[in-house]
Amino acid sequence: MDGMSTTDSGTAWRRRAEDRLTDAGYRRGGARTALLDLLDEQRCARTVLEIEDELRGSGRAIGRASIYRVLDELEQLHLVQRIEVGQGIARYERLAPDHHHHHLVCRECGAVVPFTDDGLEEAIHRLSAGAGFEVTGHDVVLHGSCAACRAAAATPA
Amino acid sequence: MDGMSTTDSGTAWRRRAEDRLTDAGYRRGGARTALLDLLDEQRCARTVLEIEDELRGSGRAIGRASIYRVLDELEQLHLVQRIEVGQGIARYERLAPDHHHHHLVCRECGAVVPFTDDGLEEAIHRLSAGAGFEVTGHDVVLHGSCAACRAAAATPA
DNA sequence: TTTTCTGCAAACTGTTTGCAAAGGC
DNA sequence: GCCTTTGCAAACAGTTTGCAGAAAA
Repeated sequence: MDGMSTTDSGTAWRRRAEDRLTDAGYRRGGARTALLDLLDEQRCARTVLEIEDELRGSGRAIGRASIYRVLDELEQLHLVQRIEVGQGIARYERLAPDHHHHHLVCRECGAVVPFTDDGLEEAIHRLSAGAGFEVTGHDVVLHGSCAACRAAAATPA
Repeated sequence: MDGMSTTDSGTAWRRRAEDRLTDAGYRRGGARTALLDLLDEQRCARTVLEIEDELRGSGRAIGRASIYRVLDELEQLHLVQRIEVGQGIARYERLAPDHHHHHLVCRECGAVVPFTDDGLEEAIHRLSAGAGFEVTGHDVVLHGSCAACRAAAATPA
């Protein structure tokens, strides 16, 4: 026997999550597993409501409170990142050391699109050294209009 | 008597706000004036609750709904900026073309401190050009520990 | 068997909205 | 006098919490 059934489906992130949760003394529950599965497949930040709907849609519905609770645990273990792009609604996404990125948010349709930029990271790294703070993390959000919305605006019905 | 008491007290921002509101067809109400006065004196982002308390403290209490409504108008006229530094609580601050800045947020005490950095602005400007978006604005939040909290952590009671 | 996890429902908190009275023009 | 602004209270939405039953170790 082995732990295959739950651990072999995973990417590196999935496996690391499983390990870190176990090390931290957490047990394996249905809600936690369903959430890990979903997060493992997501490309970019989701709101709790979106997560709830997607899980229900795939027949793996779990309680909303569990979603908040598990996401909170995962955030503390640095397995997911909570981001806020405006309107006070939190979004969560997988946190992988090699997939650091930021977000473009469309002011019109609310679309959230990830991007990376080395120059930006360098600038932040440089200024962090000079700040009176001990900087441990950062978020950058660019606001604007996505291609689709600009096209729609330029082509009235 | 004259209009002195409300218009001459102002900085450039205060006057511009007054003008822009008038141009947009808004009238002068007590709540709006009290809020403009307060915003004009603030250095950095405040939450609605903080604003409410400060106004009450100075004997110029106004309804919370009015604070939200006026801040919303001011935001649309680009006179104030709404920022979110985490925990889903919005903060508002005066928006002056020559005072663009970002924020350092202490993970422990929640302190919000403004900073500016030309290298950062340049990096953002450069990458904005290459994004599929038409970028119209940006927010940068650095998280970490402020000097006070680090000192407190290093000096246990 | 013991401890953790989960779902439900209720409580909370920040924000928005409807409406009648007060106030600007 | 007409129309805007204001304050109050109720409505809302996202999030958190308490608790009893289900499930993991």
